[in-house]
Amino acid sequence: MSEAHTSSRRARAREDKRHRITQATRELFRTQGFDATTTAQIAERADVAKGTIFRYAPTKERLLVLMFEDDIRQIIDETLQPISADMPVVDTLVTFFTRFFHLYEDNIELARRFVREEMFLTSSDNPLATLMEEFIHQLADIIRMWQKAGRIMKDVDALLAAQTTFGLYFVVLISWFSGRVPDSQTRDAFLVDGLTLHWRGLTIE
Amino acid sequence: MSEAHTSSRRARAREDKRHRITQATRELFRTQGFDATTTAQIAERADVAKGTIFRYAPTKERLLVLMFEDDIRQIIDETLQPISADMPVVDTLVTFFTRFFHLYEDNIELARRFVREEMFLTSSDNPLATLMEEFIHQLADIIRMWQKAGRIMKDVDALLAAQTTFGLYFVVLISWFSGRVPDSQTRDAFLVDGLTLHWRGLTIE
DNA sequence: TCTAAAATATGACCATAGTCATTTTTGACC
DNA sequence: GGTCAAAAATGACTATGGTCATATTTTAGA
Repeated sequence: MSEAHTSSRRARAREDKRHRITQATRELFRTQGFDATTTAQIAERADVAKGTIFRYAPTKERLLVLMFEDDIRQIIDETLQPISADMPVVDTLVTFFTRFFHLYEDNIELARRFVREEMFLTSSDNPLATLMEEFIHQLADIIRMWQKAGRIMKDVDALLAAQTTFGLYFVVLISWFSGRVPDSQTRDAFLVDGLTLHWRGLTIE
Repeated sequence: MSEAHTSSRRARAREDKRHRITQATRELFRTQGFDATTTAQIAERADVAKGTIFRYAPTKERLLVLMFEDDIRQIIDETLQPISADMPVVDTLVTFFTRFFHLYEDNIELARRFVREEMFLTSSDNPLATLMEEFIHQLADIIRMWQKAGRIMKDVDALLAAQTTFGLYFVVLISWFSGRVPDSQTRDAFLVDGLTLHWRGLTIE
């Protein structure tokens, strides 16, 4: 019964397995928490052998990256693409970053561990660009657009500004994860104030 | 032979033990690396039982915090205290942060793992202030001093500015640890440029 | 359709981080 | 210097993350 044996059969099988593992990870981490979930449980639920898990994620922590990756990419695409040149700089950045806060709010503990893993990936862990890098480069594109529209001073290095802006977001994120911010209002105000401070010398008018 | 039994005898013994553990940790992590060192080895070298280790650090990673704590405190004291109001803002900040780069340069891999641990400590891990918080508050004091001296605009919230400044430092640190910065010159230039960008709207003249 | 080698999956196995019931040490008080 | 409770230390023990030699599956080519 030889159906079309596309050369991507293996690729599809692999993709399917990755999806099952990601899904099992998500369900178990969400319901039981990271520590209480064993890799053996994940393997069983994904219907693969235990060793197989580690062909898709080199450590248990890296399973968190699999689990969050798609959501992050979606936020970047959905929120960054529709930004237009005539939108106010700081407000727009705040809206963007706040989307991440909402995603993470769903399970702060898992988010904390994911960010910890993701931020400290080395280039040897992940020769391709990390999510963070994509993020920053897309931010730089937006900043260039704003510059063309005359909202941001022309002499500002867009990539540098994207990196520093990310730094501000990150400080807020860490404060939040560490429990040093009492509630989400305070967290958001912190973000607004920080970005306002940073951008007040760089935006026009 | 009853010498003065101060009530701090226990405290001294505890301090001594902590010191031996810290020292053993430092030596073994430095020579063998984090992964290749077992907690049993550390216990043996510190001349305590294995279980004792975990009465001084709840996890192997937290041993890194013990190991770096003193050096960090020393840098904060030595570098922050002598700053005077008439020194240039950005240059002074750069000098300060660069001291940390030098400390971390000694063993980047250990430093990366330490920072990862330290930055994501939650308030339940560590009810007292973390090193990072001390750091930021002291930075805020310096900024207030500069404001009084008329070098920084009066309407800037000093604590906020300290936090955002720390964020910039942190972005550079992460880039460096992740191998996304080719050499220390580039790293330092990144820091200078970032701080210059951030402070250009906030400093006077 | 057969063959071979490359890719992938498997699970028995191991090293060790961290736990905890028990033992030892300490200091306060009489 | 004897008693007691609290604090600290201990190390046998366990759970599990991760490895790796072996087995299975896939694909390409003849």
